[in-house]
Amino acid sequence: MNGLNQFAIKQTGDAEEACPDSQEVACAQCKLHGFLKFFEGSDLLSLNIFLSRRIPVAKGAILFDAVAPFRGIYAVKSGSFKSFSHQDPSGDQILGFSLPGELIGLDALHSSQYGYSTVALEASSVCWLPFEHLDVLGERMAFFQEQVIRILVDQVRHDHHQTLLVGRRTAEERLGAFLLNLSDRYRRHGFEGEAFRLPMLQNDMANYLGLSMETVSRTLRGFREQEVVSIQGKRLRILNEDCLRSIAHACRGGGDSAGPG
Amino acid sequence: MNGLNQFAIKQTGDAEEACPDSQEVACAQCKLHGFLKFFEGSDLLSLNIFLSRRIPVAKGAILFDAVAPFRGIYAVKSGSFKSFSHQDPSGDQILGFSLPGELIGLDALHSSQYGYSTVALEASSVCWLPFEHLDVLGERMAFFQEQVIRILVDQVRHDHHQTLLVGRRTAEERLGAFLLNLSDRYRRHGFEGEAFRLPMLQNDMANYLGLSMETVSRTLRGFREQEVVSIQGKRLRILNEDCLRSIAHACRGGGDSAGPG
DNA sequence: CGCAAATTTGACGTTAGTCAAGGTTGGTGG
DNA sequence: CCACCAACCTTGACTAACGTCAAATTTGCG
Repeated sequence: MNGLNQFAIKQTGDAEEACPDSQEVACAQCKLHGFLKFFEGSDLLSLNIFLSRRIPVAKGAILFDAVAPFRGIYAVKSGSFKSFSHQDPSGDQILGFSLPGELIGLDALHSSQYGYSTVALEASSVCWLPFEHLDVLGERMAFFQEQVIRILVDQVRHDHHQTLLVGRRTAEERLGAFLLNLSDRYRRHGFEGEAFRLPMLQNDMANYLGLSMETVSRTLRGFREQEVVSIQGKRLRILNEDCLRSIAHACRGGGDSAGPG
Repeated sequence: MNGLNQFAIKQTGDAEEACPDSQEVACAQCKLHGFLKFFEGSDLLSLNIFLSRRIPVAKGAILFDAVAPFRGIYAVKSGSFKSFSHQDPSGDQILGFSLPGELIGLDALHSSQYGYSTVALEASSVCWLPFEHLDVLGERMAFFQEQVIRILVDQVRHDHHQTLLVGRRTAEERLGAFLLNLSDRYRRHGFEGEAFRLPMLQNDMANYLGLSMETVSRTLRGFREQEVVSIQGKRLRILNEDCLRSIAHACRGGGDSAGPG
């Protein structure tokens, strides 16, 4: 899986790519970046044809629903999203949250439909890479696929972590690991890891972690009382990361990436 | 060398009769098959060079451990395996079980090490596709990668189900879904779905499902008393699939997952 | 400022984990 | 073929964790 020739990576200080708004992820920090470099260097035109940049999505708006035909993948530019399946008579099940710099929809590849729905948790924006155009890329397909594989492998590993996380752990461990996971993901995409927004409802966290809303509330209170974190509205600050880490797992390495895709 | 019914214990039938002990999967039913067809037609020699067929693995033998360098993927030909990570101070965590026809190690692609260990649950055999040879395949790479992607996407979807399965469900739901999942997987690879072996220990099931061993035991007893299944030794027969299905998805659709890879 | 949504808090019940002991099974060697 | 032993599984009693229900309080948006 190597020895494939590299296209020149254009390192620009494009105004477009700079981050005027600190809530946006820089293009260079986005997971989509790995895909884009294959467009650059030889045919910039195709990049602009294929990639739609910075599409606004209003809070509560549906990016796609479960039965929408697969139209390609999205990268979160700013804001955040939750993805959920609603095949459940007793209510929706949240599959994951997507933060700036992360991809949505990759796991619907080769499917006719996404299979889950994705909604903006706040005013957000995305970049869109429509896949039906990609087969015209011919020779670059292999490079492209290598990227896809790399990210899917990441995803599988993350999901294993998630499975470990949700199975048989106490509320404190789940929530602690969840907060550390968010912290890592923000940091990885160029944001501050110690202080960040919790864009989702406690209800959503509860759903995602397999807990009740009340338990989430009580557990967060516990964290506050132990002065492990401080919370003001939707803003969270990690005051004692070591402690949080030891609560989260008697010792496991921080979780990896994202929601679906 | 297969299916010798060495356990020809002729009891009052039930779970034993239609459930031969250890069978090989037919090549055409194996997930590796999709990969292999790209070798065919032009150069059958390379197939034999690259693919090692039917390597025996003794019960309890380690197929690879977590820090072994990535050497390619395996397909279970006969028998079964469990994969587990042991980064957890509180003990190993089982990531999944692999049945005949399923792949192991695919999610270590592009990694230097497997990252988890895999052990044979019984006398088994595998086919081995060493990946370091694959980059000589040139043009076929794209097709190959497409297969990889297809399976990884599958995997991600299953893992989502698994996460849903383990989070916030009762012991009955988890175990019911687990049994149905095994049934589906056996059936998919050409075996009988109503009667099959449970190759793993109850302890392993418990670990995998995030339950205690005692709860698994009690829950299985419940299933037996409700005449939903019959169990004799390691053989299981589903007596009332509808009932099992309604136990399993007390609220949700969907089964659960395949093993890693 | 007001209302609806979100969160917090308390009381109580249920599920499944833990501890401990007893029973079964299957593999091995005599 | 049988006896034995070490895993493995089963069962019971007890308990901690967490879900549920209900009501009070806070938040935040228009």
